[in-house]
Amino acid sequence: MRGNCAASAPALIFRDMDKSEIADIFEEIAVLLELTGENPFKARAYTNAARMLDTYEGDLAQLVAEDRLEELPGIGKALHQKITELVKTGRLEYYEKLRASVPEGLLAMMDIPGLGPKKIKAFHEKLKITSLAELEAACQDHRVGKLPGFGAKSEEKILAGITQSREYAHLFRYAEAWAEAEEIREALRGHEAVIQLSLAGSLRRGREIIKDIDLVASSSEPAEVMDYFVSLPGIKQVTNHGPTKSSILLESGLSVDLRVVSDKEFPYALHHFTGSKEHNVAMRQRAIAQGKKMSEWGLFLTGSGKKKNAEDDGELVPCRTEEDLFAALGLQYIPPELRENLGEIEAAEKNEIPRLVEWTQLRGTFHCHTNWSDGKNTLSEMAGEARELGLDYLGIADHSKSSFQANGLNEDRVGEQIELIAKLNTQIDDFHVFAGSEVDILKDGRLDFSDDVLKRLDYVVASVHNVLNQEEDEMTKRVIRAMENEYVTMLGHATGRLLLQREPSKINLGKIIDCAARTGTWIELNCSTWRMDMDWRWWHRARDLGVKCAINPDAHRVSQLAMLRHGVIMARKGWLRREDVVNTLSLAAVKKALAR
DNA sequence: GCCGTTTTCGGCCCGACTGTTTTCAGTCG
Repeated sequence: MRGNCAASAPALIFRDMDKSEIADIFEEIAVLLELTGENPFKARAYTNAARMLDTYEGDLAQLVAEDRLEELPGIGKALHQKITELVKTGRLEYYEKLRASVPEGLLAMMDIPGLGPKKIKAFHEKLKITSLAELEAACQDHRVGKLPGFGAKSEEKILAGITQSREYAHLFRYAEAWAEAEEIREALRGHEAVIQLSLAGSLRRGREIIKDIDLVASSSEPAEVMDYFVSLPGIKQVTNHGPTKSSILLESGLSVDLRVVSDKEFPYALHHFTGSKEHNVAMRQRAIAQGKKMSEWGLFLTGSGKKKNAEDDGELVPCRTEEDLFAALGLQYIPPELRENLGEIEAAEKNEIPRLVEWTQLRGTFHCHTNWSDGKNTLSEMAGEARELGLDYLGIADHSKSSFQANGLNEDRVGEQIELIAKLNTQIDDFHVFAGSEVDILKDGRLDFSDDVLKRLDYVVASVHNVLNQEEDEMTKRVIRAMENEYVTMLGHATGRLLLQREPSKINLGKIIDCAARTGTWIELNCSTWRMDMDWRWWHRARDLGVKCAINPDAHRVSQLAMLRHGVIMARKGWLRREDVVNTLSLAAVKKALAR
């Protein structure tokens, strides 16, 4: 999660310091300690404390007040003192001094793949490098390659990494952007001059990766709304402040555009600023073909359809909503998630926009972790939270033994966990926990457990976690071999993540989908580890072949279960319908589907 | 810097991969 954050470090002075802010500071201290060559275990102590604070559900301020911080795991005398200072004063002298002692550019280097504290330290000490630009120059004139332990390939990789990091520096994941947008919407909704207000742009369309937040509002007093908007808290910079359009840059690095129009213009503006560009082009062409003209200001009857100037606009086709606008062009309503000009206009013309899956249709989830492997919560905590969310069932799929780093379960512990889940199920009658496992797909496509172990489980998620550098052909064969195992229920997220990585895809998804259709394997639509935009047309193919997909949060803590909502958006972008998504099955239907 | 004791200090996740070396250090998951 650090990712982009390292470059834009938090301000040194905080008010109302909360747990996650303290966790962020501890995370950064850990990196800084590594960069200064401190004992790595000291750095790890800060990382561990940060993770603990992130998941701690209690009242931190109260613990501080009662001097009971050391009851928390991973908090000793030193961290007790530091947390207390942060909570009481909103700042930490130790952190400020540490930060001042390390050039900011070194932190930014941590985001370059293949660079860690040791190498960065070497650049700094031996080449006096303090920024990405200096590092780039040093690679170009081969000073880096002359350092012991580095060579021509290192220089190439670093240069590629720098280019990439520049390209992606201002991209945010959907969930991050959405949370920021919610706060601003909340604030704007409270303003009396705002009549209608909506998200627009890529965020409204549910893209995985967001560049900025677009908002559209209607008002008869646009200037008032603008003044209010640019005075909201949390703004780093006002980059634009006009009477109907303003832009702000948030502390997080996200920029937000707000456009205010008259209430009459709202549906046209909303459609226009929702995009995508490709969808809009196709819509305008359609309007022209019908003798109309479409823009952000309205849909007009032009007669010839060739007039370009605003003064030449003909009569406005009145629309109160986006639904009216689509209808005026002879189209069924197209949900924002589908507006990519990937066939949605043709489908809407024939009234064939599928009925997409809704959050309220989800009955349960598979693939969640517990503290048996690398999850943060207990089995019963996870089950409790899933129940709170209104689900009927929860699938537990902790890691298998080969995932050492994740404390994967061996055969004995799997057996113990199956028994524990069976016991838990006897204690609750309106909710069910399925005993599964996220089993590693080994390098050659064999699975981490023998069939004797696999068949004792309710279901099996097969995932690739290591040896990610195989050629496309080899990786595809490896995954297909795993999917052909009769006990494998679904293909897990790590494979999905491969597809989302910045590097070119190393798996033939067409073959994987064909295999899923042939073997009846479900494919997991991952919603917690998005990296880059996915080509959703693959999911059209999956749907056409009758492949079932699973919306799984891959939750490692109770708070991540809500990620299921984002999974619904992903499913919508793939045009998946209720019947395509296994999570919409009732408990009885799941039991039937998993019966062997 | 924390923890668990063996109350004073050693251990703290571990294996694969990469690019460099020719046996290994650093990074990653």
